[in-house]
Amino acid sequence: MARKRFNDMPCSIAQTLNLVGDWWTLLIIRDAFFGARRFAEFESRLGIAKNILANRLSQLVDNGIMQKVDIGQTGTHYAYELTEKGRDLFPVLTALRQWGDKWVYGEGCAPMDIIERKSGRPLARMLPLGADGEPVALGDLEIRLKEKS
Amino acid sequence: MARKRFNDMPCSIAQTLNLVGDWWTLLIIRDAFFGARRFAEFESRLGIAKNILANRLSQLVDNGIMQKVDIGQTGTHYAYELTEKGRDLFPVLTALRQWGDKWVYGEGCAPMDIIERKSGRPLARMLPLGADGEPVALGDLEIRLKEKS
DNA sequence: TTTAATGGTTTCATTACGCAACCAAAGGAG
DNA sequence: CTCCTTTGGTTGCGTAATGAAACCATTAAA
Repeated sequence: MARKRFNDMPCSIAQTLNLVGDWWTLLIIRDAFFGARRFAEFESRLGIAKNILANRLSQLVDNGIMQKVDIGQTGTHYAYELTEKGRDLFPVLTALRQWGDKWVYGEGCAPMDIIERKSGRPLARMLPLGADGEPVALGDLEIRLKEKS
Repeated sequence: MARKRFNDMPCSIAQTLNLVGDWWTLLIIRDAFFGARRFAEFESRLGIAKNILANRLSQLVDNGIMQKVDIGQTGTHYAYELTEKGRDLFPVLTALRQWGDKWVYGEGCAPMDIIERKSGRPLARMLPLGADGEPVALGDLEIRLKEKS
């Protein structure tokens, strides 16, 4: 049987994972944020097989998360770059990174820091904030399902 | 060949995906946030195969993200619940959900809202903030790798 | 004219996923 | 005590996804 996809689940988390939840996909997007543009660049940075990379990139292009730009004169050189939709995944990557910083490496032991040039300091820990700008407690949340019209 | 895991990559994103990046894993955690506790509960909510669910749950327990609590008298009823390490994934799920709200369903069309009871309003959009509490521009970020000692 | 670089595709082996069937321990019904 | 149900799995088996290596087509450089 085919791997079950999450298309039919009425949930934004499932839908997002359906688009970027495949093995390798978020790491490709990460490297795009870190400056990778060319097929060979993703390949060598990630150590991913070429067929898998080609498949993931074309999926990402199909889904509007990256675009394939012809940067040669005649179609031998391409750049893959994030669209606005793709750049908008930065909070997702930041949340994943901050969790790993804390729970895999431990505070202060992370292998890389992301520094805001303006202040010279790392990004603040990303937390879900309420209307008053304060972090919310899990117990103070209520899930409200929309009725389908 | 076996699926390549991301163990050896010195990157918090890769390490986090190594723990929760498997197909189904983040949806199991999502349902734990939404109140699921029992094996059969996860099974019916997700429509996941029992062997896969058993495998993912034991992985999550092994990694300290969930814990298996005996709630029967003699070991026939168990509850799976998030540890602090697991609850700390809430920002990751929130970021995924907010991206899907915007880019899959479109603003205002998401199938569910998460409301802060205190204010009666949805959570604020989660964005990486700089030291001054303002959202940072991607161009103002600098990646600083730590040298290994 | 040959060689190298880019960006793939193809082939094949191995693993992971999905379904259904089976199972073991405990509790309740009769 | 015996049968049946519930819970929480495990086992087999077929199919899809992944990974490594080989191959390929186009363009450009030597």
